[in-house]
Amino acid sequence: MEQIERIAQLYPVIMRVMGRIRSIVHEGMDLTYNQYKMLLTIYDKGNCTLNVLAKELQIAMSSASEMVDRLVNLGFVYRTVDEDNRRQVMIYTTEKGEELIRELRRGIVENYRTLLDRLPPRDQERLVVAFENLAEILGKLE
Amino acid sequence: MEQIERIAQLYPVIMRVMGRIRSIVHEGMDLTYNQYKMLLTIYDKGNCTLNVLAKELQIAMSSASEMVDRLVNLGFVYRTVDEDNRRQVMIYTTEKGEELIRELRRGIVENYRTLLDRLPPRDQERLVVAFENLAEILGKLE
DNA sequence: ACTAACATTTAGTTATCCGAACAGTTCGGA
DNA sequence: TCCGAACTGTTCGGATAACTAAATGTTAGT
Repeated sequence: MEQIERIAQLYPVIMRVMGRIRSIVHEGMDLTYNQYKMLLTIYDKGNCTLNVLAKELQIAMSSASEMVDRLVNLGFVYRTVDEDNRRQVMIYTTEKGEELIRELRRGIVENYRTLLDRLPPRDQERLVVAFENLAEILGKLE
Repeated sequence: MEQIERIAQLYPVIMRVMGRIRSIVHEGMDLTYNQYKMLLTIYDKGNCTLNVLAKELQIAMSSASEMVDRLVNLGFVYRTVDEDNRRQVMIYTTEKGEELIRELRRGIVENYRTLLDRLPPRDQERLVVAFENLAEILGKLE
């Protein structure tokens, strides 16, 4: 069978299960998934402008601005005007935001543990390897 | 490193890229992702009650009912009362709904092709294999 | 001064969610 | 046989996140 068809056949399965994983892993998190993604993006980039954020998350700048508002109100990020280019606004995570990320990551790890525990040991290792391969290959697409 | 930590490290990468894939693959689709998921679920199950649908999609029954309304209005599914248990409503895809699914699948395959084309040939095969492994293992979690 | 870039705000729309109240159906037991 | 409890689904009220488009303000570069 052609590669494409093989993937296309798997697509519904993977999407369904990834969704399931996402909901298990994010259980008990009080940020929406999008908010979490945005917070993580800001954290990973160290600092970023609204423009970069909007492009990265593939949303309109006005939407990004709104979402940042929400995170600011929650106290997880803050804005400052970039003094080098005063049109730009730099967005950073606050200490509280970084603490949240660490906390959520601990929770995610816990949830992964319950997920992994439901698999026979052989498959546990296979799953990790499959994830590693996937992450490596998909990383090339970015 | 412990397995869990290896996965947790990969998690943001995979989530980011899966999101990217999802947006590429679903490009030009006029159903929302949730609507597509619901339509696909109805199609895959052949027939299903609202209750089953709500559990499958992990949403409240009232939400599911609303979403079904939308799909009904679009002409992609229809309801009938189950004569064996008149409390239940059975939901089916219409011919139009199935045609849409086939059409979307063709589009998805096309989009996958453009995605795959961006990888060197060696990685193309690796990606498919990784997906196949993932689908098999994750299938056991359902 | 003009234009482009960056961000914000506003207004209006849509999808989605939930809980609670309601209505019809089924089924077991008095 | 009839009643009440449990089940299934719908509807309503209310909330939120997210989107676009358009208008506005501010800054930078030429």
